Amino acid sequence: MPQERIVKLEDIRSHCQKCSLFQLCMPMGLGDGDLNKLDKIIKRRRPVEKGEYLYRMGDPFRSMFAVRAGSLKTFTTDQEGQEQIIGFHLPGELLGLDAISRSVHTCSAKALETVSVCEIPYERLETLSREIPGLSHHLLSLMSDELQHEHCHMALLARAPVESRLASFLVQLSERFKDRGYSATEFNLSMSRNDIANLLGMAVETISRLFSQFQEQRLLIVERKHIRILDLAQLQAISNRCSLPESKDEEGSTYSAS
Amino acid sequence: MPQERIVKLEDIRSHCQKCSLFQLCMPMGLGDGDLNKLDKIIKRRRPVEKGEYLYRMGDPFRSMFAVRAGSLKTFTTDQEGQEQIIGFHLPGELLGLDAISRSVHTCSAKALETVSVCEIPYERLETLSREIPGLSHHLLSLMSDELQHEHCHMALLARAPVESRLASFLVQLSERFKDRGYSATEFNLSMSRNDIANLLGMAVETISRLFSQFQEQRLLIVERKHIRILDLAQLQAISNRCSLPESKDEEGSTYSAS
DNA sequence: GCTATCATTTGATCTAGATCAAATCCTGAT
DNA sequence: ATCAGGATTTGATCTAGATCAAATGATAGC
Repeated sequence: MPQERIVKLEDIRSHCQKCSLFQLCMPMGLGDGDLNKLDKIIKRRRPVEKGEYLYRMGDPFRSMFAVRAGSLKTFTTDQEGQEQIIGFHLPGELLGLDAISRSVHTCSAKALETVSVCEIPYERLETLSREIPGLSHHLLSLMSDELQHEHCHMALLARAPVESRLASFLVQLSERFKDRGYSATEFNLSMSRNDIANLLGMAVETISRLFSQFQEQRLLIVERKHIRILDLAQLQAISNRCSLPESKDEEGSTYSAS
Repeated sequence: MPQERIVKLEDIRSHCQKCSLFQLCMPMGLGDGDLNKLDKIIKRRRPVEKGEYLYRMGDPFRSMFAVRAGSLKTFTTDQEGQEQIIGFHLPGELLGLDAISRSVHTCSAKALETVSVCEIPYERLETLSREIPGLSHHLLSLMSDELQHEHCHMALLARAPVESRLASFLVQLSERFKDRGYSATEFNLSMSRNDIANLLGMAVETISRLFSQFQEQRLLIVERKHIRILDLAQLQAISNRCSLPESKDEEGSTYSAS
């Protein structure tokens, strides 16, 4: 949708304009003026080191963040201190939107490796969205994507056998890397086996056994954190993850106009 | 937050203004003028009968819906036709927001009993949100709540033993009924045991056994669809569901300003 | 470079909860 | 009211995946 936009080198170009991730975090048809406005409210910060928190559950919500490089995990912590991982976040992804309604972060975000982020003060983003039509639709759209993704994840946790869960996880990662211009078949896992197990609701030992099993089946080659996928199609078949519609008629009438 | 608003009976009052659920679906500080604008875009429709679909996965997304009476379930269907229930929806709740990003519904909504809904055409809502400041924040806030709720549900599916899952489900229902002005301790389940089992990722038989068990433990009395909770506190203790923070410091430094 | 510590793997066992089976109970349609 | 088909319950069994245990491999701090 972003129509062609030719800008001379001499022009003062905003960081956002030059950012290769821009298509991922703000893929709207923004004019240069709008881009500059957006750029102006964004704060750049020193990198977050591995193991540091970007924010913690309970912190007041002031900003959203866009990942520029590196990766993070978000997770909640229950009263016993048990972690539940919500997701991993790669470059080009936004995080923090779940905190809007309570103006308090409801999960923590911790760097899995050194991470560089853009901070976007939410209040200013809201103000800006009055000037830039489409911005608030875009935010809604992002959240809607997140909801959809979580619906899939819920289905996975509720029904899928362990092989499907891990396969699904790998296929999704592969797709995300591909979207970001990296290899879809060869990448490094920045998270521990423990984190993967936690996300997928299973034991670490099971993750380990599955990696071995997949390797024996020649679906992939795994060496420590490094993954090389040999048979993506087969992994997809195993993952059998919740797919989008193919409107079929069965029992049950659909409601029609009043 | 809604400041006192005195309106003479003679005034032409919009449906929304008279709606007892208004505080639930649009709890913003709207003036009468705004309320009327909102009311004007809302379509009222004939009730959706039990078993009918309000919309199906794959249908084009045009509207959101607010439940006025009755209840629905939303669910996805995978390639094998397996249902995964996403949630149940009670009066005062909005549904359909997850479809924004793809402009296609990604789950189906089916009436569990005769349901009355308000239809809110999304396009007009977007237009309206340019006139009513706070409206789009409100939408974001609703979605953010939904995300939070799903995070809890994910934690439940990934880690909690079956008793906690059912207890948590009942406690949540109880709270929702209470919020709507119904009894928190006595209500009817509009969904089947099968649906509950599906939502909680377990077998119907297990649900049935747990209801019996809870009854033996004098936590509740169950008779068919009718539930009377005797010991809500104990159920809460069992559910041990994901709670909000109580910012404690442990290992791991928090990122601070750049 | 050398440990202590943590992450990962592999093997053996155990169990929560699924599945299978069957009786009973409801509901809605005739 | 009657009956068929579904929903719910209860009991018996089975199993996927957890848990326990122990070896091995990687890493960070000194």
